[in-house]
Amino acid sequence: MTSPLLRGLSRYATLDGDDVRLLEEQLETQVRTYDAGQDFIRQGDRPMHSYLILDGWAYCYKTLPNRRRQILSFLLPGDVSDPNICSLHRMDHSIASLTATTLMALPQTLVRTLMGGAHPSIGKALAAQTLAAAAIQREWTVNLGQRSAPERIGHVLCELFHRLRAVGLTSGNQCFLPLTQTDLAETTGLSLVHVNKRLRDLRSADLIILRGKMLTLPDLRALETASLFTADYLNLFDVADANRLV
Amino acid sequence: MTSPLLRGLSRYATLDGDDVRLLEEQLETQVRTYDAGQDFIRQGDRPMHSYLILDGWAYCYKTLPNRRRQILSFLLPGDVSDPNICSLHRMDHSIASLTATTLMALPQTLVRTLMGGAHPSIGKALAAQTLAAAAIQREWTVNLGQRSAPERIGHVLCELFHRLRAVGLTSGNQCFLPLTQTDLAETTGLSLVHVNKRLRDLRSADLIILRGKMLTLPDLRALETASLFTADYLNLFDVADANRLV
DNA sequence: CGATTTCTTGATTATTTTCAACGGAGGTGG
DNA sequence: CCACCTCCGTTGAAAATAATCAAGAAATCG
Repeated sequence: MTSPLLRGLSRYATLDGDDVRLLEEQLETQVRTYDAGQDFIRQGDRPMHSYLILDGWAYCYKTLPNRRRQILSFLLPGDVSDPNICSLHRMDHSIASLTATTLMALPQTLVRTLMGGAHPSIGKALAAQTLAAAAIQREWTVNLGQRSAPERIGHVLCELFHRLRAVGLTSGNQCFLPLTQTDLAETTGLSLVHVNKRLRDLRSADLIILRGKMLTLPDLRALETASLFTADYLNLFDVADANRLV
Repeated sequence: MTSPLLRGLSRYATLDGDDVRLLEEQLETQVRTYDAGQDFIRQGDRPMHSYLILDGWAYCYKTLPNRRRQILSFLLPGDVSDPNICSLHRMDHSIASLTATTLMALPQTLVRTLMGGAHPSIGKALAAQTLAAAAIQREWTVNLGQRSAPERIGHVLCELFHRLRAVGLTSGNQCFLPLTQTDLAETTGLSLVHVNKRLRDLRSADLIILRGKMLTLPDLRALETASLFTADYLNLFDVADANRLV
């Protein structure tokens, strides 16, 4: 059974019956749904929950005094926002839904219990996700610092495709991509207009097909090469492995 | 007593006699010294230790296939490299000394013990540092994505000054800054030449004085404003607070 | 269908990189 | 002690890249 609930956590550790029962209990009281474009929590707020995304896309972002925004990371189905963040007094960033989203809120106390040793498998899964998120954040630093505009854009698309595939949300060489070009601009640190023009280049080089909200990568390898992308930092199992674990 | 050993960890949790004893025991066998410019561990290696910097500056970096480099973070005296990283099979980045460095290596097994609940204070301190490092990494993402060249450079300088002050390594408005302009370029994602010219601007605006390896900030507030810097993401106590804890 | 958001394009301006060259500081060996 | 070398900082000029401005087309949503 690959329920959306287990998809994320069972990737990184094998959950037993007890673990699953605990999570399903939480499910009853802590499930929330959001429309697209709503903040779960804002920069400056006191964090009380961590969020396990069950369905939909979310993202973390930071706003500067000059009103510019930087998207810091994407949370895909199965991803958890940093569980340790509850130790901070105030959020240094905001978390919001990109599409309509269903999530499970993990109260601070529960997270502490889980990380503290009750249900070690869940704790292990949370720690592993935190580690993976840190590696991604490092790669984004490299992306913004060292890659050219087309490389940056391609890199983001490659990463998202790999991550989506790891949770079974691709079909063949295509996937759903709910990002607007403005979102892509705020992800890559480029202007909207520039993103548009480099996307056009990627299209005419037959590296991507992007129509509506559907992304097709006719030649993933080629896009990876063009974007200086290597998947190793993601620490992902591929689909086959993931299925084996369930 | 503010020994270099305790400086880093006692910032985030109160250590008792037992804790200190454990660390001093480690000290005997696990202290290492490096000349400037040596790798502690390289991208691709299997991580076996976490590193607590006792003296000197270190940094994390990533190298791209095209030989470009991005500096990901600085490790100042008292800082610990990510303790959880030992759970990964391979390093996704390298860690190296920027100056001559003394550090204490924390073996994987010890880290696991500490994070597992023996010596909860040390565990708490390690977790807090990890959290702080993650917040810094996020801010660097913003820095590279959204700030102009002079803002980026100024922001890095402000951050380093604040962090150095928090561990007592500033005197008045000045501090030691062992970075070459090439290092700054690899930190900010700018070309060496451009860094040089924007530094010149910052100098002639009287925002920085940089001679030899000595940095003076005649008006920290002004530099912060010019660089869109706010210290909140650092989650630092200031000097007074830090002393209160010792 | 009307309103709004998103995408697209061209033209202009600004920023940043690259190329090339030179000076000084510090270290090494003859 | 001096010659030489390497690393680091500095500068100017040209080329490339990206941002901004402005406007219109296409898609989406109630």
